[in-house]
Amino acid sequence: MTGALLERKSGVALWRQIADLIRSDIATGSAAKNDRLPPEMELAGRYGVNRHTVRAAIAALEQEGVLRSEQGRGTFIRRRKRLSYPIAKRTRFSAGLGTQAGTTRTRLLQSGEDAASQTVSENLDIAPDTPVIRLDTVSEADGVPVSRATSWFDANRFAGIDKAFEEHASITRALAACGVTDYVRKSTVIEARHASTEDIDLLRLSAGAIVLVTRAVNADADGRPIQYSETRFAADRVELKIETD
Amino acid sequence: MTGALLERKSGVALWRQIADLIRSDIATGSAAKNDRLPPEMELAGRYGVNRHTVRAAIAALEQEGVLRSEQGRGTFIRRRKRLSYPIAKRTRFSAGLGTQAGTTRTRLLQSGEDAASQTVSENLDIAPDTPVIRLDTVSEADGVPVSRATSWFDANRFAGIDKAFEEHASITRALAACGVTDYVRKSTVIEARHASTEDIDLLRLSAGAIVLVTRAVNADADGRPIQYSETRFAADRVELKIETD
DNA sequence: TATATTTGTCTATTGATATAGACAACTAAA
DNA sequence: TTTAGTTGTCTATATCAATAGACAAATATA
Repeated sequence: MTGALLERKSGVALWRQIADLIRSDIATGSAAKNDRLPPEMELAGRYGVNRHTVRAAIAALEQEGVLRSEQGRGTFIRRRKRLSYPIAKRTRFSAGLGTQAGTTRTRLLQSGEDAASQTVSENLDIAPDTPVIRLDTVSEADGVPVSRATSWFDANRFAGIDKAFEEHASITRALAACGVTDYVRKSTVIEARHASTEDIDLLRLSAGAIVLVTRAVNADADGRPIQYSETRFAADRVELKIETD
Repeated sequence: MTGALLERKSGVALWRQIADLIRSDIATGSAAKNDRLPPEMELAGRYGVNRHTVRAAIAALEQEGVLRSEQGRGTFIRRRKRLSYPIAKRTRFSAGLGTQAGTTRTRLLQSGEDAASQTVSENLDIAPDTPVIRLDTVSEADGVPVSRATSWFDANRFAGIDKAFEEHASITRALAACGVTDYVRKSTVIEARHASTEDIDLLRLSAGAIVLVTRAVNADADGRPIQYSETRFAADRVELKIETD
């Protein structure tokens, strides 16, 4: 550990900075050998703040479900490591997480038909304002939301993919039902942002949390774009692993 | 725009949330058609806060060099769009940014010899505690810091690469001087975090800023790992573009 | 059963954050 | 020159954030 001190009057409360540090330490596994957090007094000393400030941080993480305090015993860790989400030629949600999670699920929030925006039409290589089908989904691993995505498909080519998704609860299988037996990741752009209120709601995050945003194009065997999607990952629950071959 | 409202008593001051929103709007280009920000009263209405709160946000961004206020005239944007940093089989800093920046530079902060940690030895595929050379660098585009990296090399195979870097000011050329004429990106893991105080200092960020962290392995023509590096990008200045073929 | 350790609760005080209103200073346009 | 629109500065008040100290309540252990 280096001297990762806190910043005062930065517009971010000390208790939130401490909460973020502890959460991140837990995610990377560098928090504690056992499942127990050091006593409040020791943490207060380590961060150079009052015990009550540490308590505010712990209370926030307790609210999030990351910690659990027991009077007289100590404060204990509930969650553990980040999931590693692979991005490669063949990127699929459930298969990608492999053995890291017991159960994975992608559920549909909403679907609809839009006219393709500038961005969507460019990425799908179709004319602007062409009708496209939009799917808003949330993916969970072991019941914890991991990512939310909006995907667009050419409505001419993939009519009924929304119905297919409702039936199969999987993009891969919905595409298969539309005759696309294989597809590959063509491009992925990644950025990071503070979570929006919608992210916080849907991914069950806390205020000030971070999301990793990917904008990706999948193409069929002929190299034609079939899907453009924008996905927001909870950055404290996943890391993205790029496979470059 | 959806209802991206603010959160009260979240531990993040309203003025900072507003500053982050404005900064991000500027980065994505969705801030204003011209270079002028709406009047303070209008922004206050839009965010549902007092004018003084908006002023605090503007003052912070002025301090950062993102905005410039002129009494009687208005508040103006000193625009800077996000750079798109490509990650592919052949990933090199200067070449990657291409025409997006006028000048690029990577300078050495520090170098030294360590015993390989668990992580480093695993990624370089060498025995733990083998001596490794570490290079701490900061990369700039047009004089603005974009990323900072720590790279490790097997000290047996790459003796003197620290000297070579000092001479050539480029990892690619320093490797060439050590007999590696070509190398490819083997794996890249990406996550996002709040900037540490060291990040804030070296990348000239503001409190609460986000960094994209990549952990990457480069390998030579025979597929042997030659370099492991951890890089921290200023998330408000760059996006990472993954090329999957 | 004592005793030390640890979390929980209370009171009090100070500084940072946010709201409210008024008016000065400056700019651009009528 | 006048006016409307905009940023800059000031005072005042209420709430949140952080510090400080004291003691209660629960747990583990000597």
